[in-house]
Parts: sequence; C-alpha cells; structure tokens
Amino acid sequence: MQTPFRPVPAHPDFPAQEHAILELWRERRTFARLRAQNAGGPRWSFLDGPITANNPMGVHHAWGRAYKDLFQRFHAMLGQDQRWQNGFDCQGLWVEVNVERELGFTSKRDIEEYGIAEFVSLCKQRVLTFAARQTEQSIRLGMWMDWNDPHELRRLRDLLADDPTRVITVDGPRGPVTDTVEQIVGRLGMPELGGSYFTFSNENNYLIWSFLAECHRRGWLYKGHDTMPWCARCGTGISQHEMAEGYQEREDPGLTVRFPLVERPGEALLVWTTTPWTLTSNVAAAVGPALRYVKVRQGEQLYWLGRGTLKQALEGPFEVLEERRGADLVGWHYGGPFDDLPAVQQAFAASPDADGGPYEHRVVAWDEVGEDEGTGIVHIAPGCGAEDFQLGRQLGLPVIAPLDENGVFVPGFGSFSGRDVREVAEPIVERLRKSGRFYRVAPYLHRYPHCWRCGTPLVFRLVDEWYISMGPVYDQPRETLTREQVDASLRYQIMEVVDQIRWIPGFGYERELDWLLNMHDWMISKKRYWGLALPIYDCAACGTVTVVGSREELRERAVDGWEQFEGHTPHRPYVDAVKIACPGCGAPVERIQDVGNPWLDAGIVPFSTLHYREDPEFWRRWFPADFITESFPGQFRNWFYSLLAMSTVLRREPPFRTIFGYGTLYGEDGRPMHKSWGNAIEFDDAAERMGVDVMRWMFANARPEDNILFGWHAADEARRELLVLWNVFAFFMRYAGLAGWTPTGGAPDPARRPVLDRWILSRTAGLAAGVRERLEDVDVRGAATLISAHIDALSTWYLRRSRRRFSRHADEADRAAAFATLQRALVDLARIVAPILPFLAEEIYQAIAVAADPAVPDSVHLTRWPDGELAGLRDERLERAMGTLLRAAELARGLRAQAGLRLRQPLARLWVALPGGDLPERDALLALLADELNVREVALIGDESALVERRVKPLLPRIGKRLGSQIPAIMAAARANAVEYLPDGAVRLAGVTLAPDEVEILATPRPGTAVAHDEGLVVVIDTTLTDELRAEGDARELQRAVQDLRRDAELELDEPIELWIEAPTAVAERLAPYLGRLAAETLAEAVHLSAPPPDVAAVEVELDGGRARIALRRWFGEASR
RNA sequence: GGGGGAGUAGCUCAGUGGUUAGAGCAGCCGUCUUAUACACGGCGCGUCGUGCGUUCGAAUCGCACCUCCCCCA
Repeated sequence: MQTPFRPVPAHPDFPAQEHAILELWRERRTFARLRAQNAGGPRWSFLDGPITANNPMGVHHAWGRAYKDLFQRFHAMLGQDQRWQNGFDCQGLWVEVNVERELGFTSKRDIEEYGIAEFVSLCKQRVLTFAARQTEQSIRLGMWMDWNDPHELRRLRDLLADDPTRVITVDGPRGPVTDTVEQIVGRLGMPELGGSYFTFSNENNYLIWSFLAECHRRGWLYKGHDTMPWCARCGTGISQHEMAEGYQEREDPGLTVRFPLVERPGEALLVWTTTPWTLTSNVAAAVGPALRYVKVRQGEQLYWLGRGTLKQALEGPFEVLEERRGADLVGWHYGGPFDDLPAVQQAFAASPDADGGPYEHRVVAWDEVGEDEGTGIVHIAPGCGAEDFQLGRQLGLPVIAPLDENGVFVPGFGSFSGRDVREVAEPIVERLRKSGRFYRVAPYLHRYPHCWRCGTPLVFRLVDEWYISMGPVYDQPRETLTREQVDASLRYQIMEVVDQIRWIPGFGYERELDWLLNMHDWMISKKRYWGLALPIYDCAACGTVTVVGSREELRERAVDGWEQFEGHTPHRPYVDAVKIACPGCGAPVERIQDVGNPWLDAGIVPFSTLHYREDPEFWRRWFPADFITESFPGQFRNWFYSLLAMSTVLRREPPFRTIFGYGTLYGEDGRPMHKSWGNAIEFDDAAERMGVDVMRWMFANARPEDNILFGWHAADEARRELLVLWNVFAFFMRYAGLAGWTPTGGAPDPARRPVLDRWILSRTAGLAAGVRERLEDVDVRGAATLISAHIDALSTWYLRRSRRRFSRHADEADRAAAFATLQRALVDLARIVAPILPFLAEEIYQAIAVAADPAVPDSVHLTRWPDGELAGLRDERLERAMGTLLRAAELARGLRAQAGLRLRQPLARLWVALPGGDLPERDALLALLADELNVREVALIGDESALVERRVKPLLPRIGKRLGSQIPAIMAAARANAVEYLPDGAVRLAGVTLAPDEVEILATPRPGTAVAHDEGLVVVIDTTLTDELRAEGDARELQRAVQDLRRDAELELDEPIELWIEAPTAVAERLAPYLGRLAAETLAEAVHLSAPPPDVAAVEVELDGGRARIALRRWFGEASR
C-alpha cells in the first residue's frame, strides 16, 4: 500500500480551505446524513431565537450563532436527535423603517398614499431578501441548520412582487405543495415546506391570536389611556421595553420662564423646562413640599425659586429677601404662559374649580421635585409627560393634549396649530419674550429618549393603547404570597416559571425576576402597518371588546368583508376589511387598526414552530426546549420575557430548561462598532480574511458574561494558536509521506508503546472526557482552555521530544509506534474540536483519517464523541509523573540560561531530587529529561543531600484560627529555618508544636549552589565543561550551521549534499569523532575537510575551539574531486 | 433617585482572608529548530480607585467617598 499522506502547506489559507470543505459537505450531503444517522435517537431540543431578517448579519450575530452551531454539533456527536430549525424574525417597525427609507418616505401619510397592500408586500420582500442573504452567511459560518435554498427564497420574493395570487407548485420534504405565492410564503417553515421558520407565517400569527384571546378571556387585556412616549416620525407609541434602548445624549434649550403670581403682584415663579413646546399645555407648577424656597430680588424683579438652585438657575447678581417651605407656596395662583390659546381656555373651562369658575394655574406639591437641575419648581403638563399625567390624575388637573399622531399641533393652539413640534422651540421663546414671560435660555445636554429605530427624539402624547395586565405587585416577600395572590397576578406566575429554569450566567435569574417585579403592563399595540394584525374588535356603539382567537372564529363571526380577506395572509390591509357582529349590541365592528408588538411574534415560537395546535404529540415531544442561547442585553425585557409570559399564560410551565446568555460585541478599541469610527468589521470581510474557524475560536475563548472586543489583532492571536495545531498536523503529513508510512499494522498495541506515546494518548483521553464535561455544563471557554493546553502539550512536549523518532534514523518499531500514536492523537483531537472548529477539524480528519481508511465515517461530524473509545488509554498516574518531569525540565532550562550554557552545549550531569523520592516509569522519564536537557546523565539525589536543606512551610489556612497572634513569630522562625524536627513528623517553631498535617516539609537549595527547587522537586546542573563536552558542543554547533545552509539553499528535506569543512587542524581533530553523525543528520554523502571550491558560497562558524568555514552543494551522485 | 457590576502591570483580564498578587498580549533579552518568518524561555519597584475600620494577617471582609458601565425609575 502506498502512503496516503501528502505534504500540506506550511501557511494554510484557511478561508480557501473552508470553501472547499463547504463544497465537500454539499457533495456528500454530510448534514442530511448526520440527521438521518441520529433520527430516532434521544432528543435534544434546541430552540433558535429568531434573527431579524432585515439586514446582512454582522460579526456580533456570528458570536451567538457560533454558540448555537457548536452546541448543536456537540449534541449530534452524542447521537442526539435534533430539529435543526433556524428562525427569522420578520414583522415590525424595523423592517418598515428600512422600506420607508428605500422609498424616500418621511411620514405615515406617504405610506397610505403609496398603498398599504403594496407597502406590506415590500416588507415581506425585504424579509425574503435578507433571509436569503443571512442563510448564505450562516452557511459560510459553518452553521448547520435545515436551510432553505437561498435562490428559492429570492424566487419567491420576485414572484410576490410580480403577482402574489399566482398559483405555483414547490417541492417540500413530503412532496410537492401547490398554493398561491402569497400563501406559500405564509406557510414557510411549516412541515410541508420545511426550512427556517418565519414569524410572519400564518401559523405564527394565528397562534398569537389564540394567546391574546386567552388573555382576554382571563380579563388581562385592556385599553389604556395615558401619556406615552411617542415617535412623531413613525407615528406610533413606544413601549416601556423599547424606551430603554433609545436613550442618547442630546442638547436641548434649557429654558427658564416666569410665571407671575396672581395674589402677589410683582412676584413670579421661575420655572425651568427642556421641552419648550410643552409650555403650551402647562396647567400647574410643582414644588417639593419639604424643600426650602426663597424670594430674591434682581433689579426690579422679584422671583421665587428653590434655595438650592440659586447658583445654577439665576443669571447675574441677586438679593435673598425671604425664605419659605415649599408647602407654604402650594395653592398660589399664577398666570400661565399661553392663557390666550383657545385649547387652554376650553380645557380650563371644562375643569371647574370648587367655586364653579374655570380652573386656574396653581402651585401644587409633588415629592419628586428635586434641586439638582432647574429652579426647584417643575412645570406640569399632564398631556405632555407620563409623570405629569400621573400627578394630574391624582390632583384632578385638566389635561391639554396638543399633538396629533404626526407630532403636529392640533387646532386651538393659535399660530402653533399645524406646525411640527420639532420646529416650535424658537417661536415659543419669541412669544414668551414678547409677553414678558422669558427669563433665560441656555443649551442643556442630557440623556433623552429617542426612537430606537429611526433616532427621532420622542415626545409624550396622550393616546389609547392596548395592554396586557401584569397583575398587582404585592408589598411583601414572594415566599409569603398565598396561592390566591399568585393566581391573581401574572407577574408572579411568570416568576414561578423563571424559578424552574437554569440561568447561565447565574445573575440572569435575578435580572429577569427584577424586571418582572418592576415592569408595567405590557403595551402590545402599535399604530403601524407591517406586523401582527391585533384581532381586537372594539365596539364604538356599546364598548364591548371582542378578541378573535383564530381564522376560523373570524370567519364564523364575519358579517362583512370576508371575501376581500379570503386567500390572504392575516396582514393589513386585507384583514382590516372583515367586520364582525358585536356580541354586545350586534353592530358591525371593525378591527382596531393597530399591529402587534413584535416580541409577541418571537415569544410564540415554542408553540408555533412545534405545531402546538395541529400536532400536539409532536409539540409534547419537543417542548420545552432543552436549551436556548441569546445575547443578554435587552432580552430580559424582550425575547426571554415574551417567551416566559406567553408560555405562562398558555401552559404555566417553562418554555425552556436552560438559558445561556452572553454579552455584547465591541470593536477592538472597546467601543461599539461604528463605520465612521473605523472599528467596524463586516461579517463577510471577517469570514474571507480571517476565516470563520479563527472567528469561532475567538468566540469560544471569550468570557460569555463579559463583552468581547473583536478585531484583526485579536484574530491574529487566535490564528497563531490554531497554527500550532496546524503545524503538528503538517509535520505528520510531511514525515508520514517521507517515511512512506501506512497505518496498516506494524505498530505495537498502545499499552506497549513508549512512555511518551502512552502519555499523549492518556492526555487525549482526558481531553475527550474533560471537554465533554465542560460542554455539557455549557462552559465553552472552559472547553477551549482545555483544548489550548492540550495543543501546547502535543506540540511542545510530545512532538518536540518525539521528533527524532519520526526520522529515517529511528528504530523501525519505535517509528511505527510514533506514527500510529500521532495519527491517533490527531484524529481524536480533530473529533474533539469539531463542534468548535468544524472546518479545521474536517480538514485534518479528511487528510489523516479518511485518506488512510475508507472504512471510517467520511466526515469528522459523522463520528461520535470519542471519550468512550479512549477511556482505556487513560493513565493519570503517568500524567502526574510527566507533570513533575516537565517542571524539572523548566527548572533546568532556567539554570542553563543563568549559567550561560546554551542547550546545544552538552553537560555531563544533572541531579534531580524527586518529590516523594521516586516517579512511576522513572528510567524512561529520566531518559527523556536527559535528552531534552542535553545532559549525558541524570542522577537521582535524596532530599537530604548536601545540596539541599529541609525547610518548613506552615499551612496557614490550617493553623491560622488556632494560633492567631502567634503566627508572625512562627512564620519568622520558619523563614529563619529555626526549626526542630520531632520524631513523629511534627515540628517545633518558635516554641509551638505543629502537627505533621499542619506543615509541608520542602527540600530547598542551600545558598550558593546552582540549583532550582519547586515543592520538593530539586534540580542541580553540573556546570563543569570538559574538552570532550566542548568538542561535542562544537559538533552540534556545526551541524546547526549546516542545516541553516541547507535551508538557505532551499534544499528538499530528503536531498543529499556534499559538504566542505575548512578548519585548523586542532579543531578538525576535535570534531573527527562526530563527523559520521554530522553527515547522517545533514544528509551529506561526502564530507571534505578542505577549502570549498571557489564557486560554492561559504560561511564562517564561530566554534569554541576556533573558527571554521563551511560550504555545501547539492549531491549529484559522485564527489566533485 | 433606587438596584447591580466594575475599578489590579502599557493593553485585556485572573486572583473569595494566608504573609512573596499572577496570566495573555505588546515591549526588551535570550533559546531551540530541516514543524523553517514555527515555537519555547526569561525579564514586572503594580499607591490592587481613595480613606477609615475588623483581623495575627486584607486585592479579598465592613463602612464612607470618587470614577465608569448596566438595569430600573
């Protein structure tokens, strides 16, 4: 048999290899065969959190998707059956905003003029475009999922644009499926079509309907009337969940105005605001009842403001005239900033005071008022702020709501009516100047909420929105709640579900509970176009609210418009056409126009993708998911929350058992990736320039609970580590090829191989068990750390010490053992790294395992986890002994360096004192040490040798508590070695007797000897150099120089040479005994002890015995002279 | 304003009461090597954010303060 092993490049092109592997997997249908192989095995249920199909995926997505792929591959190697379903998040404002941008739209009016049906279709098309793109990118990442053909997704997109009603037939896993284009798109991810799930699917939408109907049945769904954060550009309310994502620094005008007091002529309140437009709707001024307020004089003017705000609020000199508590100011009336506006007058008239007259502006008390900013007097506009609204409701204040849904002033606001809220700051300041209400304006930098999608600063607006009630918060510890209390409050029910889940890292558990305890009711409506059509029918005539739970129910209740909807997916505008009969009064009722919160879409997937309705048995098999993983930031209030809430409502059980969360990906400079900062890296660039395995290795080594800093330098570091593994592999390929080695027999049984072989195989067995244990515990970094240590051991100890065994000079049986061992170690290492580094593992496995044995599985990913097969090779005693040896080598190298004796210079002797006096397999191990350290003999010494002395190390954790203040004296005695050894093994230090188990006895060097020590291990080198040793050192030096020349001449490894050595006679004589070996090592067919011919380049070598010149050239079959 | 986390070498971070605080990277110096621009080793005088306390002993525990980040208001 010819050797199957061929040299591989020393500098691999990882991206090119990865493309070749992708092609190999495609040709051999490897993934499909893996699924078939594991079908019917024990189940491992992974639930993919949907990725938003709205843009190409970024490197931050790759981090999470590397984890997802890693765990799926690992569990596949354990033989577990999986669903392998990827998910795309499809509906919601993020898609709308991008489509609007492409069309150049700036408002909802543009969309309505364009046509909602066409707009919604474009949203679907955008999703299909990027689902196709992300599918390709994920495949490039090596992610194995039941992918749709990206070309098919693009074809569906084009058909949708062309004619959604066209009937087509597509191939599905169970045969051809015929339907309209629109319906085929709506059925993507369903069993008959396979592939990724899409949250815009009919099933997803209708299941949310049934969830909402259930909420309504239990009385948790309601319409709220409140002042909400609102995006004027998007024309929609922003939920509490979304608010948190949009805080940004922003500069606003910090405007201070005077409110003249009615009962105190000549005096005015000073009030500060950063939102001038809200002054149009002012109804009150709030003071902190417990704060101190002062009256100050500035020129002719008299002002009231908080005592603690004088410096920041006033401009110019002032004189304090009077001081009062805030409570004393309450009830004072003042003239408002815009009393002439009809809207103000109407609102005040509609809210009469106790005397029956219209409401008047007044000072009110509010505990939340502070003195950190402004004037200590807060302007209150209940129609323009959430807290203002709450306060206004408590005090019965009138509400003035100035804005329409586009942020434009409604009629009744004089010249402001019809103007955009973003444009009125200047005119308002102008009006205030003219009316004498202006005091000062100064730019003010603060964190202000912005729309998380389009970046527009939010305003607050009085609106109707739909909510799911979270239930009461009880002011008592959770464990004291009664069953009735929990049954009455959804939030505590969710908490009980959260209790049953393993959160990794652990702080996730507290975070989620904290969120649940603090969260407000869940706002689920959005006044937009593309998304879940909320199945809510709010009868204007009698107020009855109906929530429709399914398509069938809608059909039954429909009294009008069904034929317009028939054949369409449950999206706007078609579903809007259907009217139902109000069960309260019989009147026809339209659906509310709102669409749903997109987290409803993602939260229902443990039900929709597992066919909760149409295949309960299937659902029961795969629910709950064993594992989900996503980036932590944000998801406590988003996906995790919606999963938990929906599963609690529908089943009151956890939708997943274990959740693994990770942090945020930043650029290498520690800042968020940002194109204009130059620290952004696109996924495609990263994949093609660093390779995805390098990326995956970086991710595997990251601490998931921290943020990761991602960049080209970090990638270089990761690649260097992989190159060490590659070099070991390349070494094997080159030498196995050179030796013509074949794996067919010849090698002794592993148990009878030399100690190095048994050691590396034991380490490999330990690695397989250790990595399995780490990955089962969801500790990728721990697994990666074990792998790194193993690669280091394989390269810098096993291979370095074994290299000669692979050469032509080695003993035949030993060489066979070495090749067989290294092959086995590499194949099994490839299997162990396969989940993390699927491409590199495959590359190595194909070259070393498949090429050598057609009977093995033809992909590393079709093999099983190797720990079971390897367990018999484990020898932990040997591993510990080798550990001691490695430490001895390290100490001895340090001694050589100190003594200025380089490794090439042989030494006569090395003395070693071993901890415990001996080692298993001592002779073989010490021979390795002699070889590594280039010493002729290793001699054992006892620890009572004259070279060392005993020292006592008291074990502080054991004696600290007992001995307390005597410790310093004991430690001083130990340092001075003032110790008395007692016959029973105890010792006396500073008059105190310490038991044998309270101290450690160390052998340490006596001062002044060339020794090194470490926990009972002592190493001593003999620094005496004889002439003979020097001569051998010279020979080694010369050999080194010849090898360098060979390299410079770019000779092949097996190309013979002829060699010239020109040296003084004395030097030549010293070298004579070593020339045979020199010739053998350097493949010199002829060695001339003479000057080289003039046409051959020579170099000088500095030897201990004098200077020599050497030269070589390729051997052509006979000597030159 | 409340809650949580962090602050340790030039950079990124370990270090849960034990006396002498470490690793990786970068830098410098060396070494090894037909695995050939691979690899290995050595080199660290750090106000352990600041102050006060507890203790025989504090980076570690407590209190106060400063700075940054996150979550919630």
